[in-house]
Amino acid sequence: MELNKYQRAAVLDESDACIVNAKVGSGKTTVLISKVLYLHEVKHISYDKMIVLTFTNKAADEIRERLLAQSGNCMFEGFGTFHSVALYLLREKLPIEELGYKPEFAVITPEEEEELALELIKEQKLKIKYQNRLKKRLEQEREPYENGSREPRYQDDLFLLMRLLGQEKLKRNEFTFRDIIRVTNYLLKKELQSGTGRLDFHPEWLIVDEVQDCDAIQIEFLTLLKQYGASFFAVGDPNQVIYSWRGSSSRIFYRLKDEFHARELSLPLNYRSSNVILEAAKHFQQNADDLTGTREFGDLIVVKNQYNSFQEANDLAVQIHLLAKRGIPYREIAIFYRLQSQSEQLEKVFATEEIPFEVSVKKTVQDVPILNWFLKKMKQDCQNRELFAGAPWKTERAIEVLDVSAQEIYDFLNVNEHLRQNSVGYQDEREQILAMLDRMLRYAKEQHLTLIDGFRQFLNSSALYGINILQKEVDMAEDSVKLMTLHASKGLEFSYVFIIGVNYGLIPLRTQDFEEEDEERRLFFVGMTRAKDHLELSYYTNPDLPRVAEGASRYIQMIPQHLIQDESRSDAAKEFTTDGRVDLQKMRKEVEKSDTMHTLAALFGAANTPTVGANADEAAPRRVRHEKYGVGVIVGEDENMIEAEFENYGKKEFMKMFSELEML
DNA sequence: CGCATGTGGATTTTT
DNA sequence: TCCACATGCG
Repeated sequence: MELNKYQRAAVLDESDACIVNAKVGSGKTTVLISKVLYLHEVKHISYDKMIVLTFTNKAADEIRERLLAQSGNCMFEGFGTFHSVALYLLREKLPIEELGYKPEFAVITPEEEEELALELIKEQKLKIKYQNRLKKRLEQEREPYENGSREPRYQDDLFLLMRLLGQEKLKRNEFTFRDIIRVTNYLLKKELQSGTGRLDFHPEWLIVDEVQDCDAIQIEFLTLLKQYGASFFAVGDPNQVIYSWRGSSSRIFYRLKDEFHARELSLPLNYRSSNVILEAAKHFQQNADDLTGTREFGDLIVVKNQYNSFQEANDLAVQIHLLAKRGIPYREIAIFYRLQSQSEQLEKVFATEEIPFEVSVKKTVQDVPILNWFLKKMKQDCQNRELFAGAPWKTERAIEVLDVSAQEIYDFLNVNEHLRQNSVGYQDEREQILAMLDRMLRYAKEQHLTLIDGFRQFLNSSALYGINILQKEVDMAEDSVKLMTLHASKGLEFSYVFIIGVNYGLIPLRTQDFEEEDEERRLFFVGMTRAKDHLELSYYTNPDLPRVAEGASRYIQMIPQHLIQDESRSDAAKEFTTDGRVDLQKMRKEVEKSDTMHTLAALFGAANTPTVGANADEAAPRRVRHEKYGVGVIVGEDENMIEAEFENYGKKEFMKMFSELEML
């Protein structure tokens, strides 16, 4: 992609604080990366004077990968999620001993904190209401407690519990996710006020992704970092706030702009969706402003009425078979819904229909009981510095113990003693623990740490990351249909998007107040704008979920009629329907024996197929050489950027001003 | 303790 | 709307 004038303005902006209102699909990440490169290459800001903050690990990984592709290895002062950067400051920069913490602290998950709280309740005989929702109460009432509220929501000992919990965590040398940032803020503030300047910490640039998702303490963190002398550059979209139920707010974007006296720039050009989709989506924006399409008009949005979720799943199966026949890769098809439970019906039908699919459900190590137990045990054990004293291997330095195996550590720690060796699952459990130990060992080696420090750091960062050792993440490159909630769809794009269950009670969900209703609208906006070429919305006449009203949601009425192609049932399905059931066998046979394209044209009308890899430039290719990627061919160019394709690395973009390419 | 009555939450999920 | 839990009364 090449930088347009808005993107360029953001990259070249000179203000001390700048906040970029990046609309959906406007190249937000490209701008962020270009900004980092620009600061480094042109403004000669050293990477170790920059802090790059993201909200999720996924975003951090994507940015890291793209940066690496353009600039090789760069060492930032801080890079990653808010939590991992704060963790780094606690570990390397801040005097946590002054508060009574020890350097070998551990990070605990909300589940572990809840467990600790339950122990305290029992021990101290506290009266706590709604103990079945304790985790949620601890999360939701923490902020009022910290801000000095007198009384908890219900008349009980919750605030006393929080105080005791605080003492206990300090005693045990443990941090919750929230504590990581709160304690960091506290110490940063204290150092600033003391004015001693003894902290070895002088960030010059603070670069923030998805800034609209910050909660109150994350904003405080940013404010403090800025007070250490950093200039501020943030990108975000107030129309994509879909996590306000846990602390962010659609106003945060503008609040930050005010507080930092930041210059607001806008990236209005959407490169992703057809104009039909974009026009429709605009009606769900909070502040109808300058979101502008760059593509053709495109296919009308299909609105379809289904009897219930079973019929819908069958109809989708038919459509997907047809799309596959037409050569559309499965990976370009996605189905979004409001509730996790809605995937069940689809999974059943797709499995029998042999449609390759992946369901995006977040599973962590906590879903594997044995690993959950083992990691918790290791977290406790690793607080003891002498854990590996008397070990048979010669030295503790991991870099020198390449010959220490996971098995040796397993034996030394006597893990077998804790397992039921006669149980059916024993072999499996042993192997899982060995695999985990192996991974921890590798981590210690890579980080050049001693065994115990390596293990401890691995455990802390894995509390933040989750560990995806056993079940692979949903792989976007995998050629399968993706099923996910509207929330999970944020940041992704597909050629064909089906949003199902557009009934009142699901989309939008029944809400308490206007704020929540606004969020439902933003959520639908996020879902629609994932679609590049084709968007289909369906609703039930006879919904099988409780609290869901029959008939089209008013969100469907909010879309202008001229953008909609209304179909009571798809023609495709109708032709092969007998007694209300779709005969998929018959349909498949028909499609196979007939001239595919002809049949499909009849069924779908002359839909436009997305062009894949069509290269406009047929002239003799210009060749370039790059230090790392070797010889490649120029495939795109404007006054600032140049795009080249390399045999083993694919397409890469470069800023011309850095002249990394040698023309051949 | 059993029963009637009252209240509030359900869903999405990153670190 | 329905369900689980809290509270109050006999």
